[in-house]
Amino acid sequence: MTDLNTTSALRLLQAADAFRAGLAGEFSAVHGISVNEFLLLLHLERSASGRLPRVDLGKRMHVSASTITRMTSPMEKVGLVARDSDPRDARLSFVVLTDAGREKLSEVLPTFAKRAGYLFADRCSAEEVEDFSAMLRRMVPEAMGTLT
Amino acid sequence: MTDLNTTSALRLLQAADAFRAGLAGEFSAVHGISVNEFLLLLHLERSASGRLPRVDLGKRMHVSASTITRMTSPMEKVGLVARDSDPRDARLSFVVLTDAGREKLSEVLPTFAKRAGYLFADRCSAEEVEDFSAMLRRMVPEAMGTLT
DNA sequence: GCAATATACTTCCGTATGCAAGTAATAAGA
DNA sequence: TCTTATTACTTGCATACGGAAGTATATTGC
Repeated sequence: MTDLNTTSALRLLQAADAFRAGLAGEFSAVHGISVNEFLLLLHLERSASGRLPRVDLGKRMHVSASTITRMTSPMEKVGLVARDSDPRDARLSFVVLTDAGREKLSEVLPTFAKRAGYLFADRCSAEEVEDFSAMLRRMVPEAMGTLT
Repeated sequence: MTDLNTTSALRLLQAADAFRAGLAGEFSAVHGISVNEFLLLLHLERSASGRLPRVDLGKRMHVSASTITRMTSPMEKVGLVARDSDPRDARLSFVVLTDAGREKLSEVLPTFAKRAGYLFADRCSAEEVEDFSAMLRRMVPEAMGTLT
């Protein structure tokens, strides 16, 4: 009836939504942080220099530039990220991961890992997860900074 | 450094976000519908009787009951869904897929299928997609109506 | 070198969403 | 039966987001 690609893509959306929903609840309750804030910190950590222009962050996270502006504002106040400018191009304003931001990330990552464990545990072998992971890797457009 | 489960879960989120973002743009431009509205129609179509209580829809879509109330309101006005009540339990108000809703779905599904094709084409063999799909299937909690 | 264009960011406004509170109706317990 | 608890839904309020418009800076074309 429905072709394989369609079915697979629907399942991809469903599985990701389910995982994200569970994650959001625990992140909010335990760490006082949203999933998107977590991903923002992670993108910074995984970048070469621990800092990224706002526009790049937006593309990597699939959100608009204005969202980055608003997300970072409270995070700056709390000290998770800082702001840095480029002497060569005064338009750019980098979002920089602070020590407090790295610390926060090190607290949140185990929670993420735990939930990621639940997602695959008792359902998939390590080999299956390897293949699964490799396929997903191919689906994320190169252009946008891969996070993994 | 980072364990396999964590990496895989991160890629799952990234891939789904990327796919959904692309989908949202085309759905909005071509069909004047949001991804969530599409999924709502699809959940109704895939249900046994083409209608679901609002609470069930919310659980299946990982959104709150109030979101269902507000999503369906404009969709009723446009005629994509209708409202039905249960004579046995006056609390329930079903969301019903109308003929216009099925029609709309038949217009939008090919667009979805096309994008799903892009997602896997030239990247994965049919066998790989089969395995991938089966794994995702296992990750979606049984309880919440599987859509596929 | 200067106008025209493009880029990076911010702010404003409309829309979407979750949560808490409120209403209505059913179910459960005495 | 009647009181209490639970369930389904709706509404009000606060938050998060995208898109358009505005500002500042950089780049391109001539």
